[in-house]
Amino acid sequence: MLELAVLGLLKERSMHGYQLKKSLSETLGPFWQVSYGALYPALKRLRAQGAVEEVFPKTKVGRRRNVYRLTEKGERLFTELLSSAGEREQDDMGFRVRLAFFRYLKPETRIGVLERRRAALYERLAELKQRLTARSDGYTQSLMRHGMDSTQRDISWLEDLIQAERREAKRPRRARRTSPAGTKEGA
Amino acid sequence: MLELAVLGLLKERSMHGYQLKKSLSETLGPFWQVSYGALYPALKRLRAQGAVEEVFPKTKVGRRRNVYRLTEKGERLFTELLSSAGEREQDDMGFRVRLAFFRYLKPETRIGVLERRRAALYERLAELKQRLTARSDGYTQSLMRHGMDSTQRDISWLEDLIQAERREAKRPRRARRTSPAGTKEGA
DNA sequence: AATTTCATGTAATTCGTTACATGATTCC
DNA sequence: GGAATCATGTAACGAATTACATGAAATT
Repeated sequence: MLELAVLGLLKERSMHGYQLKKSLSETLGPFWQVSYGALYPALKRLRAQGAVEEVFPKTKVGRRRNVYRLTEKGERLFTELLSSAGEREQDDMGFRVRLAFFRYLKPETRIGVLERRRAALYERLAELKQRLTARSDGYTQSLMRHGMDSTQRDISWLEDLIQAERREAKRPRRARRTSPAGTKEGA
Repeated sequence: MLELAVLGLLKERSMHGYQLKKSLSETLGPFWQVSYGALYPALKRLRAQGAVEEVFPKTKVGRRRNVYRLTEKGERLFTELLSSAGEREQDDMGFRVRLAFFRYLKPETRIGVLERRRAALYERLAELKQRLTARSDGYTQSLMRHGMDSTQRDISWLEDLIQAERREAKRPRRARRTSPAGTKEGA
C-alpha cells in the first residue's frame, strides 16, 4: 500500500523522502498518515527491487537530499499494484489510495476496479443486514444501521463514478481533460 | 483493541477461544474479522496478566475446550480500555468496538467518549475541506467530497447518540431498559 | 470409514509505530 | 549564535496475517 502510494507520487515527479511524506498527507489527507519509520525503509526496499533509483543533482546545492525517480520497472509495478492490489477489495484505505492514482489507469481497468469494489460493499451490506436482525443491544443495532446507511451511500457514490467512467469511455476521446495534473510546482 | 473485545464478550458469559471468534464476528459483523493467530496469543496474554482465568468443567464432556472467565482484575481493565482506549479517537474501528460494549459504561462516561469522538470527526472534516481546495485531480476531489459527506453524516449520527444519552441521563432511572443483554443462551 | 467441523496452538513473515540519534541549513 | 525546520536514518517493539501442525468428536 505504502509502496503503491510512493510509486504513484514519484510518477508525477521525482522527490526525496521528506517531500514524499508531505505530498502523501496532502494527497490522502486525514485518511492516512505515514511515519518516517515506514517511509524510509519502503524507499530502501523499492530501490533494492529496482523500482526507483536515486537522482544525482548536477549542482550540489543546499541540504543533503536523496531524490528518487521512478524506473521502467517501477512503472510496471505501480500499474500492477494499482489495478489489482491483491484483490483485497474490502480494504477501505486501500481503495482510497488506489482512487487517488486512478487517472494513471486505463479507463477499462478503472471500471473493473470500481465494480469489484462495489461488489465488496454489497457483500458488506448483506452482512450488516444479518447482524441487524441478530440479537444485540441498542448500541450495536445503531452501529449496524448506521453502517448500512454509510455502505449504501458508498455504493451510490461508486455508481456515480462508474457512470461517469462509462460516459467517458463512450465519448470520442480527444485531449483527455481529467485533471490539471502535476505540471504545477516544478522541482 | 482485541483485548477489549475479548474482555467485553467474556463479561457477558464465559467462553472458549473458538466460540469467542464466532461471537466476535457476530458482534462486530464485517467491521472486524480476527484470526486465531491473533486471538489465542491474546487470550494467553490476558491470562498472564490475570485478567481472565480458566474455568474447569466439573464433568469432562465432549471436546477439549479451554473456557475462560473474566476476573475482577479483568473487569477493571475492561472498563479502563473502554472509556479511554488510549485516546486514539481517530481510530474508526476502535470507536466501533467501544460502542459495541457501550452498555457497560456509566452514562456520564458515555457522553464524554461520544463527544471526544465527535471532536475528532470535526477535525477530520476541517482537514478534508483543506484538501478539497488544494490542487488535485477529479478523483481525489471526489474522494475528499465524499469523505466530507460521510464524516458529516457520522457527526450527525453521533449527535443523535449524544442526545439520546442526555435524555437517558435526565430521566429518573428506574429499571434500566437499554437492551435485553446477555441472559439468553445460558452456558 | 471418511469427511467435516470443532478446537487449539505455533512459526514465519509482514507491516507498521514510537522513540531515538544525528546533523546540516535556514531564519531570526 | 540559537532556534526552528529540513532531512535521513535505525532500533525496539507491537500487533496482526498466513500457513502450518495437530488431533478429537461429530456427521454422513
